[in-house]
Parts: sequence; C-alpha cells; structure tokens
Amino acid sequence: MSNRSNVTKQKLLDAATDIIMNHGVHQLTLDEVAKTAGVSKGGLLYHYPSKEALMTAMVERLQQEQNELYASLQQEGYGPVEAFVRLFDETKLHPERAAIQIDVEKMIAFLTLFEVDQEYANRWKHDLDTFFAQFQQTADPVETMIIRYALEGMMMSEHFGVGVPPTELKQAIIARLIERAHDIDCES
Amino acid sequence: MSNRSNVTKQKLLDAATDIIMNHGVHQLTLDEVAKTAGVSKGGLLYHYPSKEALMTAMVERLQQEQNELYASLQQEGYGPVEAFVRLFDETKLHPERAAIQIDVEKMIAFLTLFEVDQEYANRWKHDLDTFFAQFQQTADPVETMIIRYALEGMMMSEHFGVGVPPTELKQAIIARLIERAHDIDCES
DNA sequence: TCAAACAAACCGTCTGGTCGGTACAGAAAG
DNA sequence: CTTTCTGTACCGACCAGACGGTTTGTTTGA
Repeated sequence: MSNRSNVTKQKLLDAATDIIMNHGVHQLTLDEVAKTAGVSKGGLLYHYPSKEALMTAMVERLQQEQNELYASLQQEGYGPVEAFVRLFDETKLHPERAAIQIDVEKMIAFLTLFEVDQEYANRWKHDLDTFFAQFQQTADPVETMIIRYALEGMMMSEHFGVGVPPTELKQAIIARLIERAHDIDCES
Repeated sequence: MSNRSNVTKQKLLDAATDIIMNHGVHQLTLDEVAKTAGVSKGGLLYHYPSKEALMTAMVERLQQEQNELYASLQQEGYGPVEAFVRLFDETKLHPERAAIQIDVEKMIAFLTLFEVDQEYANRWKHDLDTFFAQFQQTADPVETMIIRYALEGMMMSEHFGVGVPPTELKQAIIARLIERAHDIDCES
C-alpha cells in the first residue's frame, strides 16, 4: 500500500469518526463521509469497497489505539483497573499527550454502530468480553464492575448530552473512581 | 378517542418498543412496526401521522410509566436516590408487579432514538436534566452520580450485549448500589 | 347511513453500491 | 528523449432497493 493511499484511507476514517461523534450514526452515509474527507464517493469505495468495510476499519483502528494506550498505562505502573479508569480520561489528565489523540468517548459513539450491523459487531463484542472478563477476577469484582459501568454511563450521558453535570463534579467523580480503582489494584 | 382506536395505538407502541429493544433503531421502520403490530402501514399512519409522532408517543408513554413507578416507590418510603436505583430493577426485585411492566432497559434503548431525531429529543433531555439536577443536591453528589452512571452503564452494556457479567454478580452490584443509595438518602 | 378505522397501491427521496471513464506516475520500448 | 503502456488513485453519473409519506378505496361498527 502506497503512502498516498494510506493518507486517503486515514482521512476517510477521520471523517467517518468525526461524523459519528458529532452528528450520530444516522448521518454516517457514504456521501457524507466522502464529502467530509474531501473525496468523491467513487474514491471512498475504491479504498473501502463497502460501508461495512469502512466501519470495520474504523472499529479496528479504534481498538488498536485503545490497546496501545492501555498497555502504555500499565507499563507506567498502573494496575489493570486504574489503567482502565485513566484510559477514559487520559487526554484530559495529560493534555501534553494530545498527540496520542485518543478519546474514549469515541468508543461510546462507536457502540451505536452495533445498531447498524451485527456481523462485525460480534467481533468487537468478543474482544470486549474477554477484556472485561479479567475485571471479574479482581479483589472486589462488584466494585470493579461498578467503576466500569460508571465510566461507561458517564461517557454515554456525555455522548447523548443528557443530565451532564458541571466540570468540577465530573472531575471529582473521576478522582474518586481512580482512588477506588487504585485500592482494588493494590488488594489484588 | 374510542376504545378500539386506543387499543390499536397501544399495539403500535408495543410493536415499536419491541422492535427498538430487540432489533435496534435501524430496524424501526414504519413497515416493520405495522407488520409487527398486525396493522397495515396506512392504519399506522392513520393513528400516528408521521414517524416522529410515533416516536414521540413512545417516549411520552415511557416517561409517564417511569414517573408513576418512581412516585410509587417514593410513597413506599424510599428516598429519591434509592428509589432511582430500584426503578432500574423493580421488575426483577418484585416479579409480582410484572403488571406494571416497566423495564428501564427500555430507556437505554430509547436513548438511541436521540440519534435519529433532534427535535423531540430535546424535550426529553430537558426532563432528564431537571430530574438529574436534584441528584447534585444530595449529601454526596459524587457518589450519587456514580450510582446513576453505574446503573446507566449497566443497562447500556446489557442493551448492546457487551461484557455482560453473570446474574449473581449483577444482583450483587445492584444490592451494593441500593445499600449506598440508602446511606445517601439517610444523610440528606 | 355515516364516520371512524383500516387496507393497499403508489410516489419521491435518500442511500448503498456499480460502472465507465480520467489523471498521472513510472516502466518499457523505440 | 520521446512514445507507449500499465496500474494505481480517483471522479461522477447512474441504478435498484428501501423508506417515509400520500392517496384512494374498502370495511366496520354505532
């Protein structure tokens, strides 16, 4: 794959991600993606022969980004649970790492993709299932799951814009979750 | 409005709710709703002149059901936070009340409707915003919000079917959330 | 008998996908 | 060096089906 081709592909994935985050799945049409990326629909379908191929590529890129960040957080000494919490707020806690440019809100937005296609959704589901399985092996599985659910619920409410609390409260919530995650990791 | 008309309307709302919960928003088409309800599309559009009208009616019915259940729970002596938690599990905690037939998983499924239409979504959002505003006035707003987010995240993961834990763990999670909600209500 | 409650064919738009063609960079041939 | 050829990247008109909604006609119950 040439460099030029790869650049265009990334542009298309960026455009699709942008649309799904800011305008929702229902706006994720091939025409819209092509237009946003500054490419013709023909050009889009040259690189991704179907809408599903485009969505699959989107999910795979996100997965890869997340796995890399999660691994790097664990290498910094954070336990599995705390690393997971920090995964959700990394770009806000460490703005200097904005280069990594991962926002887990993407994941929530991407979850809505599950509504559209079942085929590839199952693959992602399987990965998430195995990932969350380890959360049931910690010192306090109940608390661990509460932390996980709280983060997901928070991101969801953020994505849909319902009942969003002021920033200070959000930061306090994250802080407390990190605290508890740290305790759980220590006990485990 | 005659009785016959109302029966059909409820059948249509039931069908739409069923589809959105079991097959997702993208399958919520007028043809599908009509077919599921055993009515022709013409019949559907006789009662609900547009898809948005149908969705609005769906949301309004759900809101009403929830408000009634929430009020009844508070009348039984539960504080606002604990009542909210029990709202999420009422049908499972009290199967004998299955007549009420409210499952808050519906709400999560309905959230995906936000992706489709912004118009009526805002109305619902406003109601949710004012509802959740009181959660920031409790003795421990941080913990209260964690409880709320955890419940929403749990229902969401249930709806999308990602990383769903075994039943016992789920019950333990709910139990602990009820415990904490109770404490918060007592302190408030 | 009359209006409410449907049924069914039909229409316009949107959308995923196809297809023939173009621009261009480099290799091969002369 | 010029010409020809080839494959990659891309464009844009077009198509078929799906979907929301309209219209017209039919049944049903008071």
